[in-house]
Amino acid sequence: MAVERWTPERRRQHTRDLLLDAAQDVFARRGFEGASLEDIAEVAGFTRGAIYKHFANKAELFLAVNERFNERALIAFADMLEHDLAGDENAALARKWREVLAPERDLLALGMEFNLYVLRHPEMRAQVAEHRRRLPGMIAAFMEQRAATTGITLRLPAITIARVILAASDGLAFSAEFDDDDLYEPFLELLNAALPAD
Amino acid sequence: MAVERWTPERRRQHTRDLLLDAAQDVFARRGFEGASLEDIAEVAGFTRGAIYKHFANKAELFLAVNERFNERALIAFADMLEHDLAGDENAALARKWREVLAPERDLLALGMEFNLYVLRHPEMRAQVAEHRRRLPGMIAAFMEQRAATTGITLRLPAITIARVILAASDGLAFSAEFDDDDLYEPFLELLNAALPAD
DNA sequence: ACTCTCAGATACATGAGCGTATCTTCGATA
DNA sequence: TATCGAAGATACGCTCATGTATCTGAGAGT
Repeated sequence: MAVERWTPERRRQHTRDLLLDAAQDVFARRGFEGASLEDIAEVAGFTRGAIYKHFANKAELFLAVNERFNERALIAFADMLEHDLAGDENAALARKWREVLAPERDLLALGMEFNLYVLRHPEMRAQVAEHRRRLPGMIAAFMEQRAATTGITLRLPAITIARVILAASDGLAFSAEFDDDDLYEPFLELLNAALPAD
Repeated sequence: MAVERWTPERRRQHTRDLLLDAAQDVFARRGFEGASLEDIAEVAGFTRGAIYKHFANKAELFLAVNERFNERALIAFADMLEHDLAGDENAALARKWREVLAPERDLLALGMEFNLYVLRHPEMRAQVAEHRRRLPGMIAAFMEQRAATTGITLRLPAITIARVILAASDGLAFSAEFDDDDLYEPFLELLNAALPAD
């Protein structure tokens, strides 16, 4: 198909995206307080003026980065659940999981930074709650369908298990980066053993 | 026994402790970059001058806080493992675990902040590595002994399971604070089901 | 071709925080 | 009682970052 016309709105969106890219990069490396708008603008190839045309202040920029980040993670995860892991074994599954949820150290740091931010800013809980609801829902649906085709009964409600998996996920990712010690696979092995009710 | 004499060294240690208390408080609430030495000193009832008599700079203060914090957590955890949970059921165990490892929101935030810090400062990995080795070791020993008395064989090496548990722990704590959703208990239930080899 | 709007750059005011250098005061020792 | 040392307070310099206010230039519409 033909590429989008280069209209002014499109141009604006484009620089906005560039700014978000740069912001994601710098926030990930330096953290929210540690990152300076000056740095971000420079990485994007603009000046601070550009940032303030697009975002009210530093916090809004940070929020926007994370909104996009979460949205993308959600899509990637859904994609993985649908296509990739038809009949995979633990090892392959672990690898894919890791790739999707914690692709690299900087992104992991960004996620942790964001978690900290919302922990310290309870007024944003509502905004984040939706994302935190959708992800376990997807996993639960996937597990239920799996359980049905393989004919097992789950020991606990799928949604509960999904929440546990997601909660554990961050810690596993951190451990992988820090101790470089792959705990995804043992975790999945334990999980597999634990799921079927007696 | 008689209380310690009020010698100069003791006095110095005392204010050092007060400074660490205040620093822990402020770092937990504002984060490393967000906290100001001015605030910390004021909370402790001193001025910045006192801080610089005891610590070289902000980073060293932060490190000292976390050293003490980790040390205490280790002791509390060891204590719990030895005494409290002789024959407890999941519910009680979950509660105690939670109390020890994530007693309140601010402390959780502090731990996350520290994790982020070391993630971004690889040169400190050596310092932290020791703490990250001792904790799983303790848990592994506990589990092996448990397994022996109850006569089950573990599905995976105890140390691996211990690492998984600890990795998961942070995420569970966060979920508890944020979603206020207690996942410790379901996690333990799954774990119990998963541990015995077939 | 002309103007007008708006994206982005430049300039500015302000403040906060770190680290250092210099006091001051209080208790220990002689 | 006089001196000395060190804990902690005060004072200073300096950098850096945020937010706002103003300027400039390019492209869209007439």
